[in-house]
Amino acid sequence: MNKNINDNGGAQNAQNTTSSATANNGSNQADTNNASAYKAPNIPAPLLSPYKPESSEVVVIDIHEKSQLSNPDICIKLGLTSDEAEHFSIILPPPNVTGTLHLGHGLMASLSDISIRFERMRGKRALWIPGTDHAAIATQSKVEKEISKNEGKSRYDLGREELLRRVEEFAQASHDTIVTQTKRMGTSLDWSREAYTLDATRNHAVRTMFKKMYDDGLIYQGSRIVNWDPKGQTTIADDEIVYKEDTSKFYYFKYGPFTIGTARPETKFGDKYVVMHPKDERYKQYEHGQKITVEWINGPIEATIIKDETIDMEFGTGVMTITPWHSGVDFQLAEKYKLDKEQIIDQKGRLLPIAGPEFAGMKISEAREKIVEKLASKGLVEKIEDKYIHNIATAERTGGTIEPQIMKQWFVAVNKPFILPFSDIKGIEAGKETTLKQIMRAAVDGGQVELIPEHYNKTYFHWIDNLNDWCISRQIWYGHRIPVWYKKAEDGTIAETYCDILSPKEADRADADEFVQDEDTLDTWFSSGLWTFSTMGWPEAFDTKTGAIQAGSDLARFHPTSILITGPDIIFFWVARMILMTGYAMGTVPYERVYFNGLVRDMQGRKMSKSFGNGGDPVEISEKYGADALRMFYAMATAPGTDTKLDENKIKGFKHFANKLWNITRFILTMAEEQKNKDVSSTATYDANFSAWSAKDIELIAERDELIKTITKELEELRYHLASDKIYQYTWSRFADIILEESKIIFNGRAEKVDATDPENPAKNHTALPAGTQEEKNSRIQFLLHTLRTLLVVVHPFMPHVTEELWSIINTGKSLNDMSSEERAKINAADLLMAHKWPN
RNA sequence: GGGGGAUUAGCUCAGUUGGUAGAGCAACACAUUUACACUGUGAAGGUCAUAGGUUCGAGUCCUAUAUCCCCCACCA
Repeated sequence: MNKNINDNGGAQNAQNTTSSATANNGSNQADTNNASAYKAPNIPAPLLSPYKPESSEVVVIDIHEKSQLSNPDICIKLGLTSDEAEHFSIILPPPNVTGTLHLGHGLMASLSDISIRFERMRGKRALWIPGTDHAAIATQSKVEKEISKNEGKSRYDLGREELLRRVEEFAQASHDTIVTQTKRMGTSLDWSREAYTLDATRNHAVRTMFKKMYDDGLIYQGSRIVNWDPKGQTTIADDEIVYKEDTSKFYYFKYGPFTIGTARPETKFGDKYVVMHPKDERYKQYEHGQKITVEWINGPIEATIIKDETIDMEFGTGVMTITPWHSGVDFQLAEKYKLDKEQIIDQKGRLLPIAGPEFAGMKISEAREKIVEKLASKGLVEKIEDKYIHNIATAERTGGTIEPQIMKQWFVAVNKPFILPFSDIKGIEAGKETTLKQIMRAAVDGGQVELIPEHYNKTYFHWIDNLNDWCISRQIWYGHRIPVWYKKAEDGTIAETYCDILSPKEADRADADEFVQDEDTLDTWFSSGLWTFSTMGWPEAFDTKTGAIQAGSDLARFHPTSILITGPDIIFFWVARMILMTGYAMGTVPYERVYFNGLVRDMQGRKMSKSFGNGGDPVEISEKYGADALRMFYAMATAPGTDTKLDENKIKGFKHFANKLWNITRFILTMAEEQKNKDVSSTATYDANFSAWSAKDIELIAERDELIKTITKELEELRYHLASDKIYQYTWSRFADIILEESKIIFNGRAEKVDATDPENPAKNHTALPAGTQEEKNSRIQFLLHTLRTLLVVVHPFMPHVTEELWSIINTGKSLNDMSSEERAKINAADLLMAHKWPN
């Protein structure tokens, strides 16, 4: 498919550009029409019926794709931009291969495309990279669910290899759907640079990054309390937790001289520390470290008094026992006072032998009441509250109730000092000690990354300040396997831990066979964090010793990216992690501006959810009203950061707007034809060098050019809603309703009209007006032809399809939709409106 | 508990440094071999949530209050 352009155009394209882009595009029409002295207006046939987005859009999309103008290297070859030009680059937030695109994706893609097309038309080296995200847990659990439902099998029944085969099959299908959908929106993405977060290139980047962080001591393995999802059988990160309100019973038990409250009796077997506030008057006779014997579930135990200020004296009795293995807060207390930690519940949610023969092996749900019964029989139950409302932690992806566990996992240390050898980040000095947290803070604090709207700064900083080490290992199979191998000694202990980009086998180690790879995979956001540079040739194009970037590489030419348009829901998951990874890997920022769009909601204000019902498909809407209409809706309906209600009525209105442009074109071409027919000497074809403007038209030109300036400024500042609104208002209310109406009078004059029954009604009455002079007519027809072209150019980033169609019609008299595939193949890429220069 | 956002016409929302209130849709009246009914013209519709304050001047800045939404944290 790349051949077409090169075969037909090749080197010639560049030459054609200059001549055809400037003047005389309409000369063919003029020649044929001048042959007859007078005849009825002859306008291109396609204009005679309303604009049909459903048939034109797919044709334009195809032509745009074949033109390869989305590839900046092709634009350079065509002379539309150069390597000296300023770059403008965006990465598309890679959609998860868990399903299909929803309207939120459509929003991000539309706004990004408006900016990319705008900057490309301004002559910048514009690159927009597409891709998809493997979304580890989300994808695997979706496939597991289906397998369980259809075949009643678990992942362990299938085995690692077979499950991965199934997941990949599913991911491929999703990917293909997503690509089709994305293209249908008219997105000018450079598909030749498409990437996947789990492909070989990205795997190499991930391993390189892991190894580097491992060597710097920033990735470590440690036994810490983590969020264990018993349903998904994996750990998850703190920000993958969703809290849900739950009503349960709340129990008060006698614990020696104290009364303790709990909602989770099943964790209480190992509780041998009782904690209270040092200033609590009620318990002043007890001392920190004092040991007392108390009667408990399975008989008497020795309990130790701990006094700590984190205890809330107001809550319950002001006394609690702790379970360090299964609670984050308790774990921290245990660490602080070096207390024993004992596991009570296993990873499948069953009680361990420590619970005694009576309870061991029991599931949490059944054990709870039995334990309470036993305590009651011993007279240790004081009180039971029935309606205790609290939040329980659940896993975002599987819905499983989080069971905190102490486990050996891999972490990224965010507070550990290390030396960053090179840095462009303000406030982070090269060669000096810093931390990942400081890098994340400095990038935004110094203004190198601008968050739009600005109030997200506060959210961002707050998150960073409270950030703990990032747990990056997952016990699932779909994802980047941790590049660590272990060699076991004869006694079963680990004799050697090997971390490298190449496996022992790939590294040709003689003892390669003795190594076993770590079973775990990486958090999906680890690979997404590298996205801006792993898609541009890192690490090959980057010298990790000197920080030099290989000249001519994408990394040198397009990084940092210019803007990121994404939803605020992934500010921590992704936006922050990219800043962390980019700062660490290259001492720079991933992007200069982040534009957070709001959520797309339905008319009832409900969140559009892909998993439940009201998902909404951008393709469906595009087929009904046109992608142009949907894009215009997205542009116009959203101020940054505020939610958008999807209003089909409005989208319909923008379909009408596309048709309005269609009819404006038809009308102007008709007028031009009429003038030509009436007056042979008239210059009624587009003349780029026309200068005999009438006084009135000089004003109109000034007004129009002022508007273009404003729109340019709005687009530079990413105020899509203001830019689009101004174009819309000018086109419809000013240009069509006022200027075109006035033009009718200039060309033909107006007869007096009197309705005796209703003399006051302006709609029924008007006075006679004379037509303009020949000079005024000549000037006006040129003004209309010039302004029409300008409007098509300016509307193009918003509505690329209808404008490209009209561009073809005004320049060749032919609709792209009506052309044969041979004719379409002959189109010079540089002649497309998409390649046209933005007016300034 | 902490933070952020919102509150403007019947509905959905704009309103960039303070300078006489805007759009789309809906509703109303009218026009009609009209470039376009996927149309045009006109009229109507708002104490800009409430109460104070700063200012010559506040939808816009400040302080409270109310209601709604979101995010973060989470208590045994």
